[in-house]
Amino acid sequence: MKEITIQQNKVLDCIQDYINKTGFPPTRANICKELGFKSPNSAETHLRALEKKGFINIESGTSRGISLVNPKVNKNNEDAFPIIGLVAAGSPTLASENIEKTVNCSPTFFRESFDYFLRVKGLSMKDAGIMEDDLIAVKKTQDIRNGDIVIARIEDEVTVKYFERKSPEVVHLKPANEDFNDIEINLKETEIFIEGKSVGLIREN
Amino acid sequence: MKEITIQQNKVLDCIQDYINKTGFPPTRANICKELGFKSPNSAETHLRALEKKGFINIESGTSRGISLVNPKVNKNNEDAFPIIGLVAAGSPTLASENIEKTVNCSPTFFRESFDYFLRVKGLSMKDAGIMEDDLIAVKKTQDIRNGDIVIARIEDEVTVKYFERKSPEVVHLKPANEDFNDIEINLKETEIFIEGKSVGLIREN
DNA sequence: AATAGTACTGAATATTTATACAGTATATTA
DNA sequence: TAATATACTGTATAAATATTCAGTACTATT
Repeated sequence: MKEITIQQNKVLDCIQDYINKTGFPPTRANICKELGFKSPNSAETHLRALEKKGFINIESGTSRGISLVNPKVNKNNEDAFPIIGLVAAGSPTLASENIEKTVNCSPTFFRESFDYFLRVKGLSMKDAGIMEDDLIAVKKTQDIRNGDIVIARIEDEVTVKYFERKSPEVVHLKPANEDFNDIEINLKETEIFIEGKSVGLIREN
Repeated sequence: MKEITIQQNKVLDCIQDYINKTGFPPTRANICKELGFKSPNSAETHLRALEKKGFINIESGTSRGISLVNPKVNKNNEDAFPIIGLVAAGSPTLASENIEKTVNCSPTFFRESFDYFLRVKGLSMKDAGIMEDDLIAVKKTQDIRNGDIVIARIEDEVTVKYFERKSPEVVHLKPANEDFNDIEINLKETEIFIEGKSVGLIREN
């Protein structure tokens, strides 16, 4: 198999992304729009080159008749997600010094997309089935609803709790363990930063 | 989600097969040829019914713009693991009728290899952080040690418990929930089959 | 008895799409 | 120096395709 050029690789990635996103391959026009080409023939020639080099098959006379030859090229299907362990005070969560290791896993593994895994310390969410050393799939978002399990940062300490907004100024962070107490936060007095919410969990026995 | 009819299910299977075979969804005409319809409108009406019932999405004005809501991945994919739901009495665990759906995941995702996921029913292992609807990664093995979480079948009922061998003839299956009682099994009286053991867990929030 | 859903045939049509043709330009190879 | 591959724009068009309309027939529900 001949070498692929940078542009051809962009087209190949574009096809992969399009399939992952929509479930079906793109048209020439779709590729043009995605990569900024102004003529469908730009896509066409790249496709012919990719076919010649064995990266794709093109079903002649068929709309969207592009198929990827090497299904392992589906690496967009398997991304590496970092596991965040102890988060140093003040440092950005995803800073490399906080990354324990990475896990290969599909971005669509859980019902919602997510950004990283957080390794759980302590048993404050025990009754929600979240145990020490479990990996919580964290989605970085500010779109939090009451009852969501949130990853919150209060004065440089990271904690995982149920979220409940009592009033515009008062937020409760509730553990799922009777040995722990609710944390009541008055936003006028105490600063709180919501890192995101839990969208899933993995336990390595 | 409403019930699917026999014909609609044939169309759904046809779409799945077509995608697995070609890499892209079929046209109305393709479906007609495959299923012996003589008018593209036969396919069209089935597709609209399937969309209405939530099995597929149709991108309007787009050729081959069909995408499956719950796509089953090619069985040749080494990284597709079945989720086993309710296991019918007497039927082999991995029989296709027991497969709820499949999950894409690396075989080496957990520390030990595994064979399938079991969807948990009930809260008998609550204090071990195993909640209802969690997915347990099950390794089919007879190599069980005391303290392992096993998937056991006792008289056609499947249960997840801690395993403890008291003597060559007596086995205890211990729940992790004080509302449940230990199950003591005398192997001379009661037959027990160990399906395997838990090597990990996934929770889809 | 009327309504709605399923399950088709058959034909018509507007839109989508692949694909060919005509160019321009640059870099690499023989 | 000529040939070849890459990397595009721009236009045109035949073929592929979605989608609508007009029917027929059966079944289940109200």
